Amino acid sequence: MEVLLMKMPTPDPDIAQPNKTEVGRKLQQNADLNSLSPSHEDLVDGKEENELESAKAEMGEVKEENERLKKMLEKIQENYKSLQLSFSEILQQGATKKSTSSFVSSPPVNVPEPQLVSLSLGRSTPMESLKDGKITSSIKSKDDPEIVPGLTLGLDSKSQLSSPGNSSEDQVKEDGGAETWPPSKIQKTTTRNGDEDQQNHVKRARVSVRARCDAPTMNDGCQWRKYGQKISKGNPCPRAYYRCTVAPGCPVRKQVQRCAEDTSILITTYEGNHNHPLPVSATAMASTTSAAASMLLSGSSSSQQGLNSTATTTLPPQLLNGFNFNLHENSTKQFYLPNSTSSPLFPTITLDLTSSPSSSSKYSNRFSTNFPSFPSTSLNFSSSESSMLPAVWGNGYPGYGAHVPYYQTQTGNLSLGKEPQNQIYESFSGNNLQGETCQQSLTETLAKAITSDPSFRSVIAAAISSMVCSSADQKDEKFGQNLMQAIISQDGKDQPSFSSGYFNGLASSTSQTGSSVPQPSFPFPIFNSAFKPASDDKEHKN
DNA sequence: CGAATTTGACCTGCGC
DNA sequence: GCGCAGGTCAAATTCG
Repeated sequence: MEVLLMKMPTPDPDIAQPNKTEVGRKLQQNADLNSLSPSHEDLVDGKEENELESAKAEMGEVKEENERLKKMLEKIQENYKSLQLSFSEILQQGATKKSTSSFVSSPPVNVPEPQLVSLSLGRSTPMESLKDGKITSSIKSKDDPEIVPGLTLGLDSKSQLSSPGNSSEDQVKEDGGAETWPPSKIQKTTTRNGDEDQQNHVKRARVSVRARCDAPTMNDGCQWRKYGQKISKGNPCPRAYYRCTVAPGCPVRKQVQRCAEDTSILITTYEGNHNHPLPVSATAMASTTSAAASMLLSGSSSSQQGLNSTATTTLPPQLLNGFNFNLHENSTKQFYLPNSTSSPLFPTITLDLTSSPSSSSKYSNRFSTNFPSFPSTSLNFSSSESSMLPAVWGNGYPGYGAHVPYYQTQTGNLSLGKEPQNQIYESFSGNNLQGETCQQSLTETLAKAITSDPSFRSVIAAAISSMVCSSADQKDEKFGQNLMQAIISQDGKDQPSFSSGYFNGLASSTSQTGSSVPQPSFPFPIFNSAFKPASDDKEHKN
């Protein structure tokens, strides 16, 4: 996303013809061929004709490609223009709002260039940009999400209740990869101002993975050390706390708890991002959670109007292509979910990999009924019917793509239907009960649905790669490859973007089991830094 | 014997 | 201010 956005602000006429140089070069080659040909006329007449024809064909292809790129660039330029327009509008509205609002926390707005705003997504975002994005986009995105694609920045939380202020020290301390730990210490040193609260929330976005697992913990390839265990209220099953021990000082932690209703379901909640190279076996899950968290973070916006209640996050239409995801945050206990390992205080995205319709659908339903403001975005890989895909992806509301009012949508359910979910679960559990026919149709269905958005594709691909890598089963692998191939091909057809390389990387990595493979380059800025190929010689106990 | 796990104590935030 | 709950620490214990 960032890559794409980075390119947007510079609608250079030269860039508008990215392939011109290549076309020119090929034309020149053809010209060279023509100029050379007379001297060899007698000898290579037939050969020359063949070459000419092939060159013409090649030129035709290049022209087509160029046309395609032109169209794409036009789209981008249009988006950029609308972004610029809406951003200026947002700035105006934000300024108005700020002057009238009594509780909105915002330091003097350092109005960034539009380009900077476009880049200010995700955790690596400079705080100033985050602040601006948070304040302005939320206001606008609710009114007219169509006009603000890609401008939904930052995470909302209690910041709306806090007082203005800034702490450059903490900013410095918490900026970048130098994450301090433990969070409690951070909390100790930080004051209750909006920036820090927001920063903490941004940093502490969580990814919760629900999966069926008999083992005490899910094997995600990483090395964990248990440092605590608690019985949480409402769930007889103890919650275990783990920290990553791959590298000393790694801030990543995870909580593991069994679902009270279905103890075969293991809820693993990840928090933080690794500050070290990961073992190959760990990158799958890391990329999954990273992608999900990044999606959550980069796509979040805030509701300034909500009074100590929920903040609605709707990913920009550009990002989700009409799929509405709602991230709910709150600061009160009223949204406490007994069975969830996620804290109501922090934005949580849930990857539901469970297969039991009884448990997962019930779970989802509960989100929307008993817990109308549960602070969660749920990627539900579970029991919905495949045919329902579009509807479910649109938060279960018919006519996906329409902007669903925030008060109606409680949970962003991203359902891959029962079949994929089963497949996914089988991958985790090491069983495979699904036939290849099923996989094939699944592949097609998924590919169709996924093509619509690059970021979304990334999340799905990461999840899939996780499943594939987690499994030693060949069928799973084949399934994953099929699926990703479908994605890749669609991707290339529609809009060449960063995800092509990403998926290719994934596809190649999944095709070679056990060997050291190229690490996927994550399309999310916040997770790129530390993810480099690492030796997998440290295998783990989990 | 070193590393990992267990478990009770402690800290912090929040609601009343 | 008090109590509750989530989260973390660190000494004690267990394990390989």
